Amino acid sequence: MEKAYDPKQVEQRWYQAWADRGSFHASVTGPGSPYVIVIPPPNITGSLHMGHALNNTIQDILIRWRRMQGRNALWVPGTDHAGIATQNVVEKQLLAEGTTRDKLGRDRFIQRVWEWKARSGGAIIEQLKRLGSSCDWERLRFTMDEGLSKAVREVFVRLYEDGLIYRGERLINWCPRCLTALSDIEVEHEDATGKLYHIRYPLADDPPAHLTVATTRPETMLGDTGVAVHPEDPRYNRFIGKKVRLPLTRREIPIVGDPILVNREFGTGAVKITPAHDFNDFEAGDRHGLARIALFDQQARLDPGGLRDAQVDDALQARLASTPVREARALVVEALEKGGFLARIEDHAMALGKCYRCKTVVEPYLSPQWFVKIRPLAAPAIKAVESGQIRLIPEQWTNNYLGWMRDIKDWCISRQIWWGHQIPAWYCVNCGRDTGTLLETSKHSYTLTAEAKPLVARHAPSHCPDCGHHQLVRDPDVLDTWFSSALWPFSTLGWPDDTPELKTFYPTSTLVTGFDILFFWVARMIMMGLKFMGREPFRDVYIHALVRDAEGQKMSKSKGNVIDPLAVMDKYGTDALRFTLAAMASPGRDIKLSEERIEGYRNFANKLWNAGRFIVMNLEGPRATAPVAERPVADRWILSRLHRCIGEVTASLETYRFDEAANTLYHFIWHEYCDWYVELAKPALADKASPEAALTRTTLIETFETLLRLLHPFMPFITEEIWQAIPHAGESIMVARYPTMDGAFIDEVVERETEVTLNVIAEVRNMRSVHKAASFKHLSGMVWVEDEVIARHLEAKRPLISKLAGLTDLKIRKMKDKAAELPANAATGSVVLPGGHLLDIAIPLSADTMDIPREITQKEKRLKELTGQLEQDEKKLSNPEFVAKVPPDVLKKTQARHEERRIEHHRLSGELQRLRRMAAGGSA
RNA sequence: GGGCGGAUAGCUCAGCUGGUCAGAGCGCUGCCCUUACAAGGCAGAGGUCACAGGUUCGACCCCUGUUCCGCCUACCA
Repeated sequence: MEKAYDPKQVEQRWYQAWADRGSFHASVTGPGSPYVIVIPPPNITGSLHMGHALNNTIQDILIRWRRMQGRNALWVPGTDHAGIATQNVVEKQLLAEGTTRDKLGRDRFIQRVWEWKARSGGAIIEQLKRLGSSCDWERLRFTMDEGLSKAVREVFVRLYEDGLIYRGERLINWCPRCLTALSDIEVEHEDATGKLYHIRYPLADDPPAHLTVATTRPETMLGDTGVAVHPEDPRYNRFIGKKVRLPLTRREIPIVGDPILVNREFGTGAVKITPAHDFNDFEAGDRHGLARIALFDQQARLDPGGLRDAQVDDALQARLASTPVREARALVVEALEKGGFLARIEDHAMALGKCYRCKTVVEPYLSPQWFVKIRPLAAPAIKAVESGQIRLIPEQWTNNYLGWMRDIKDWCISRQIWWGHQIPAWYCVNCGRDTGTLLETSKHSYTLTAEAKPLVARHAPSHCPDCGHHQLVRDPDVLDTWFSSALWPFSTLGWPDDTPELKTFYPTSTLVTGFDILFFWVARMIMMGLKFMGREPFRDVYIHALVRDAEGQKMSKSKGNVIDPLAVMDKYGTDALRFTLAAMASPGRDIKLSEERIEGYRNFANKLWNAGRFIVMNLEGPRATAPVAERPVADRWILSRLHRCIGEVTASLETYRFDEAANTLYHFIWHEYCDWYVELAKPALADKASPEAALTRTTLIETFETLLRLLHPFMPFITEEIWQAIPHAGESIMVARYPTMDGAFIDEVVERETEVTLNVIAEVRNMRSVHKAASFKHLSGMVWVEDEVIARHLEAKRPLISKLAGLTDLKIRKMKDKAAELPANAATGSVVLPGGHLLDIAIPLSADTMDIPREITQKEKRLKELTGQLEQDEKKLSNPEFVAKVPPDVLKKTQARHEERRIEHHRLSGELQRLRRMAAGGSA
């Protein structure tokens, strides 16, 4: 083995070996109860970022752990077609080639996307493999696969037949750059400082008088079709039923009373109503039967037709036609000011909606779209979480989820793009012409009005059921990408066909995801799973944090603070990255990732590696086994500690506490196994052929092999590499059994005893350090003990203590002889043993070696600390209420602790007196 | 506006149902190339647990309020 661990030459080799052996594959007939995870499918346009790394590390830990436990563990991988994002990527390519998708046409464009996908869409899958993800690659799925597309059509048709999908003209969020509708949650709200414009609207029958309205979007006033005041507002309610003259237009619009829309305290207390450009106004317009005048075109420019409909003053019409909204605002404000309509402008904090894909400001836009009527689907999805059938972990998210679900709005699922699942709805050209719902804009190009009658079917209908005509056109829209991801837990297992996979693996066990897609994805999977499978899609939803940079900033390319997981894996190794992410995955808290932290865990990997080297170097020689009780104390100690560790790690994994599990492993391996056990074992191994060495060798190897298995889900590569180099049973650690805690190995007596040994060693080291005597080789030590049992124990450990504390000689004596035996010049220390017994230590030093002032300082500090603690104890113990009310075991503990402290305090005071006398120049 | 979360060592964070819980890692300081490991060993310094009240025999932990910082959500135009 090399002196330092080199991940590069290890990782790829083992991943390949696992794959070749078929270890990732789960069969429907496999043994063990199924444990199933479906991957949150990454976008095919995506490249592995830290969020993916965290997400997949956690899934892999769970899957490897369950697989090792003997479960039939399946991790279904796949990718998502990401409609808008992917289309954007390919359109950009076309632009570079000097063409556009419109020039190419729909079919050829889609062909191009598939070509792009074939070339570049698999990158992220390869990156997941580098992470060590043990997915069942034979079951790789893509949301646009034939099977999954079939599922999408089936769901669409059935929801339509159940009246849960409808088509209609609504105000929707429109991205003027992507030229498509977005669902409510695809809009990101960003705080912005805008302005509040106060505009005077003259009363139609009393022109000098006016009503002043306040708005943040003055340019939309051209489309106003009413003004609202509160019906109980004495300032204005007498105007209800009258009209105002809409400035800059030739129109008069009514004043209505509306207690819902109007907030009397805000602005002027009067609101303009623009039903075609604002969601609230849309509803208010409905309530009062107001017209809707759409002013903007798809690119959010002022539409000449709209301006005409709005009867805008001719001169202004000419100036505004086809100007983008942003510029139009200035022009409208200018015109208002000129006309004397502008009362004032004030600063105003507001939220601006932006497209989550391209950050363009979205516009409420009136257009015919498809919607899912969501409430009937949400109700069971709410119940499933309320009843605990589905658990969200950490559970804080439950409220979030329920709150959103209870207030859920219909889901706009149509997108005006080409890449995606085209809606399975057709329209009869003949009927459409007759009813005027289908307008031929050019050859083979139609516009469908909101009233067009769709024919929804699983396959293209051959003729119109109403008129029998054969010329049918398909709805050009595609479905929201999340519509297909919502089916992921069952579409990937073969639904709508009745497959063995569905029978065995559905419902899945755990979903691992970030909270940012709780609504986008998780909620919708629950609704669809319950609707179409009649069962929840998963039992547990583990929601992990966001990965941020060391300053807590969200990582983004534009900020340049991205830590690239691939670069990290190159530099520090995959295992180090995985372990870092696991160790930092504290529930409910974002991960602030820093490179130093990863480096620390790279060092941990190296530590493990070198422990492995030590074992390999000590393989030679006989091995003997014996019942635990007959093994050397150090062995019994590490076995006891190991089994506690196994219990803790397993409990942590069961509760999704990856951070706890990782930290427990780190601490145990480094600070118990390596720092202590390996050191304790060394003397025992010194004489290779001795019976003690034979026993120790066995324990050394067995415990190490066990902890490798325990660690494997977190650090799959290095554990496999080392495991293969030491004695083991089986082909691969990946399919070896996960360790289970065996209480028979837990031995509290041995743990306590060993602790005494370790404390004595630590105390001697401390004494050496105080006197800077570390480099003096030939030091002897003396120990005085009160308790006979402890004395015998220490006597047995004498060679070991001497060795680890670096003493050439160690005398163990009775406490009563201490005064007579204490050398004149000696560093001193004591250890308080359980039960209040005391153990004193001295290391004879030469007078010039001793750093008496330093020892005094150190002991004074400890004395002060003790004094404070003693006071606290005494306060408690002298309080009758405390003694009366406290549980007996706590009282006993407090008393015992107090006694120990009292003894130590007494001893320390004596020592200090002696030291002070020495410092003053006298001899002891 | 509503909701959620956070504030603990220089930094990043643990601290589970109140009773050695004041901890870990990194960083820092001192001493060490001790035959697995300098990506290391040994030892050490460092905190009024945001602030103010309250409950309790006892509070980092529970309650109330305050301040600051995140995030989600919302139609105050």
